[in-house]
Amino acid sequence: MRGMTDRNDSQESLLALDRQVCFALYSAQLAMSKVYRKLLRELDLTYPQYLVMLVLWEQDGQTVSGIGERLFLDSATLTPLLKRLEGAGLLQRQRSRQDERQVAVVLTEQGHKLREKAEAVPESVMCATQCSPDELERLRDDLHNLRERLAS
Amino acid sequence: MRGMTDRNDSQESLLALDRQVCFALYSAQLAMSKVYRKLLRELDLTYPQYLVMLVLWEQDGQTVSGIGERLFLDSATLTPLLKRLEGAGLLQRQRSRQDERQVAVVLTEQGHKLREKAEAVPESVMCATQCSPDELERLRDDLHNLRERLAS
DNA sequence: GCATCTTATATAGCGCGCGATTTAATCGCA
DNA sequence: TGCGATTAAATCGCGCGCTATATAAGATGC
Repeated sequence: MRGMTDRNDSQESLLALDRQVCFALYSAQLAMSKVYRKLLRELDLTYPQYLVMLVLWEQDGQTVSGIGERLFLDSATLTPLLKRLEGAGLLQRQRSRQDERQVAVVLTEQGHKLREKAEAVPESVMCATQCSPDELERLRDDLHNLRERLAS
Repeated sequence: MRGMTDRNDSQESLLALDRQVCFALYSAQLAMSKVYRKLLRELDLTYPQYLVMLVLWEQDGQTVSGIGERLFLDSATLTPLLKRLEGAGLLQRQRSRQDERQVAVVLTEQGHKLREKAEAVPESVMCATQCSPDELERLRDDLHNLRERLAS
């Protein structure tokens, strides 16, 4: 009966924490956001705010739902976040003329300028992962794949 | 100059959203938690609550910080969560006799019983991922690895 | 024995993420 | 033209996850 404690029994179970992909994903994401929190403090951005800025640096003037489709977030999450970024002077929210339902999100001078500071972030993160670029690309593609399958 | 739009230029940049491992991780985690939300509605658990239950099903009677070490969460997150689980009748929080600073978290009858319902969850999730067990194990190990490196 | 340090938990406040609902603008179609 | 259906944002409420701080119990040193 050696080793037959509750703990060891449970390692065999499908419910064992360390066997769950979900927990591996969850805890890796927590760890990643901790790394970003530290790096982004210098830019006065939160991690989701940084993602929104990435979207806008790619293409300025997108609508709220356009940003949402890119990040898989809805207006309930984005509206308050965008208001905070507007409050910080990084962007402006303006109702579209053609379709008054839509709100275009446009970077300010300051918002564009922040990009320069942000350029340093990806390298710091890659360094923090202690992974090779190849490993990271593979993991990234696996995760994109997983996301797509989970969403279907 | 064909194809030289803002958007295409930015795909080359290190800041391109779709090149970020962080975003792949973030969006996969969002998608995963959506899958769990749906499945866990039947158990009246949130995703983090489910993780806490996994920890307690593995070993009952752990302290708050013991659970926290396992899940990489601290008391600021766990205390309110545990109070909600206590309110739902799944566990009890009791101060330790030996060390009055510690709080032991003990499953109730109902908390133990919920495990039976939970047994069905992992298979549903594996199905939702549309991945082979091998693929999932590899991804899980890669993520554990990443988490460890990020935390160091 | 007592002050000081450390540790375990709890609390307060903020920013997500999201389900549910609301408001307002546009579309479809008779 | 007008009216119901659809769409885009916004709002509300809740549960995390975290920083900072508080409280209280144990450990340590003199």
